[in-house]
Amino acid sequence: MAEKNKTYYITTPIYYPSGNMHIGHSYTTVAADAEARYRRLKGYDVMFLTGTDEHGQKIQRKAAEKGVTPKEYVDEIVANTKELWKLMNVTNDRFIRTTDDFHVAAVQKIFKRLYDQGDIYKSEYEGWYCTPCESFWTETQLVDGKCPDCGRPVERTREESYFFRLSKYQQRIIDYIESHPDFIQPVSRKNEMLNNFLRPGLEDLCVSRTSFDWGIPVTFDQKHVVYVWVDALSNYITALGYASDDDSAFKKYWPAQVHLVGKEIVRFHTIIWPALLMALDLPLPEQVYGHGWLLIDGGKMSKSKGNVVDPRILCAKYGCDAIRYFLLREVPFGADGVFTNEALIGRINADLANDLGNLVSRSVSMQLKYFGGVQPADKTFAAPDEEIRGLFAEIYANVQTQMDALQFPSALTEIWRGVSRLNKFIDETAPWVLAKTADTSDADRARLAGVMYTLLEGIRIISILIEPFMPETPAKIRAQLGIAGRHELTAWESAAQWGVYPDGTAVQKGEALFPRIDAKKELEELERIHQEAKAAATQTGAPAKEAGGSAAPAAGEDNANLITIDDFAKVQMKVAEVIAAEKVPDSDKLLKLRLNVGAETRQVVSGIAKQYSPEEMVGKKVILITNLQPAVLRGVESQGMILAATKGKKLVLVTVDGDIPAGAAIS
RNA sequence: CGCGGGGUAGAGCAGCUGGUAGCUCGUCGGGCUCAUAACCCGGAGGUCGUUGGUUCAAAUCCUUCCCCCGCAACCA
Repeated sequence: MAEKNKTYYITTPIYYPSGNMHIGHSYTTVAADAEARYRRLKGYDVMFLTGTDEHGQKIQRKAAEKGVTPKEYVDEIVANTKELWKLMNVTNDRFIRTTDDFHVAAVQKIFKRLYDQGDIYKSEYEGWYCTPCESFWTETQLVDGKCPDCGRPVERTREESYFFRLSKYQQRIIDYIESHPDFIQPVSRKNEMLNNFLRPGLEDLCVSRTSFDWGIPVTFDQKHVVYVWVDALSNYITALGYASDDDSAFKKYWPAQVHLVGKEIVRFHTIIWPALLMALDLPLPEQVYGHGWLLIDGGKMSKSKGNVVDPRILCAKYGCDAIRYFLLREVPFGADGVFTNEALIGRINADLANDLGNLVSRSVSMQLKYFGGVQPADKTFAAPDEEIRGLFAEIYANVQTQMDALQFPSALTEIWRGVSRLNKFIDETAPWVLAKTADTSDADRARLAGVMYTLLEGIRIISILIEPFMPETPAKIRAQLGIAGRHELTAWESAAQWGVYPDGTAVQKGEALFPRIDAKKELEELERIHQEAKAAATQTGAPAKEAGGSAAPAAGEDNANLITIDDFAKVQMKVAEVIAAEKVPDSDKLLKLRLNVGAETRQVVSGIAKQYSPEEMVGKKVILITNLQPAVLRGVESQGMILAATKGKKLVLVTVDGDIPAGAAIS
């Protein structure tokens, strides 16, 4: 076939190992794995890459907190990550770490080359520097000419930095995106990139840092390390040996067919990465596919919210095929989807236990009961059998169409049309009725044999079509069908053929494919595990990233560790009465509050405008943190912070349970 | 007027190149007994966010307004 030996290069992002991977990372990786498996089954020469992005300030800091070197810190998490992918039957061909020697060397060469050809230039980042805060501020960020964080004086300073001429490639990138409609998928993201970033104009990109040293050193300027853009994005080519002694894999597989990424990093992959490739005079990847997120409680997953789902636990409980199925079935690929334990168990019970597992079970049982398990050659077919034959041909074609477009849920929906049809077929033909007269009527006996044949043949095809998604189940099904190891009956193309299940084959009773789950009991159990994990999280200190991982740094969310009473005493709080409130101009969420704190009054800016109007704020007694560093928000100084409880969109101010004068201390 | 996505049965979604509103779960009733208390059939349940328009015909195209969610700026 045409696909034979064609190469297919698919990647996941390289994940940031500041903590262990969660179900969001599993989602991206399993999706890539399903596609990789599908392409292999179709005869493609597949290269499937995943890995970790290990440099940067955050990891350096994390390691320091733990008292280990950055390398020691990431080594452990990388080991866990590899183990997880193994557990989930992920068949990546390579696993790149940005700390790998060959990657480091290649990045250094790339950086040097871009510098030599003028795409990277040394410049100065000029701004106001606050020495105690180690922070740069722009003119507009300053408050009264002082550091907005600590209020101390700042000095005019220049920080040396290397810049990449991103602006130079702006038009070429726009042209490319417009002339390659499939480059950014789904298309909605394409408009977002064009309108939000490309058309307004690109600025040159700062590609080195001097503020930390856990990174790849710039060879010709040792006080700089390469910043994430060049370091992380280039993994897609360095993993193939680009700029190394052996670049045969690069020559063979580049350009990639798909970079699978979470929607939050589409921007880096469709703007910065193409620009880098253009600078290196390399072809661009065919497609960047930005999938949605798994949401929990209506929000992004994050460990600080205590809602991270551990894929290890789920796999151990329900089997990784079930988890893989759920991830790829439940969430429309490209859009966001909600993850709940209820939905997970619901899917497993309905689709896997009831529909598929039970179908196999009842079919095998009947074949055993009626024919001693051996398929008779003498069989007749009727209209429903023909209909099913046609349906399976249609399903086979549709599954491929969907898989070609990375539409996993649609592909699975197609397959389950077949499962449902077979279940219905059993009811229509009522084999148990035929069985009663099979001994006396040759016609009924042959019809019964035909019915069983249609069932088993349908199940055989299903066992093939689910293979990209569920790597373990097909073998179990085939063992029950008695066709284990029969390549001609289990190869992908054989799913297009109807009627190859050989007469005389003997089925075999097996274990239940997917045991039905006692939903109520399991939900309680999962909740218990969840609570335990939450409690334990304070010790492991493993933060989480948004689903899908990232090739770019993201804001960290650390766990609350236990603090001493002395730590707590550092925070000074007082009761404050709102004496005036108004909206901050041009802001959505900010209210400017004038607070009476007993002896003094304070101005505080608070992000509560969505929940509270200025009028209703006046007269309220709130809790104010009085010794917080002042800050400037939307050009307005805020001298403290008031407390509020939030859950999702809900926000309620914290107040006092009785009458007490403003200025009262809180302890 | 920053950019983008979305508002369809109790929940979660599809339909959106215009032509009797569909799927999954849940619910109610029936059937079957081969099977993992599974499977099959049927019922109830929707003014398709709102306003106006185009059309013989609009969930589907255009328009007004409302609400939600991302991103960005401003959550101290």
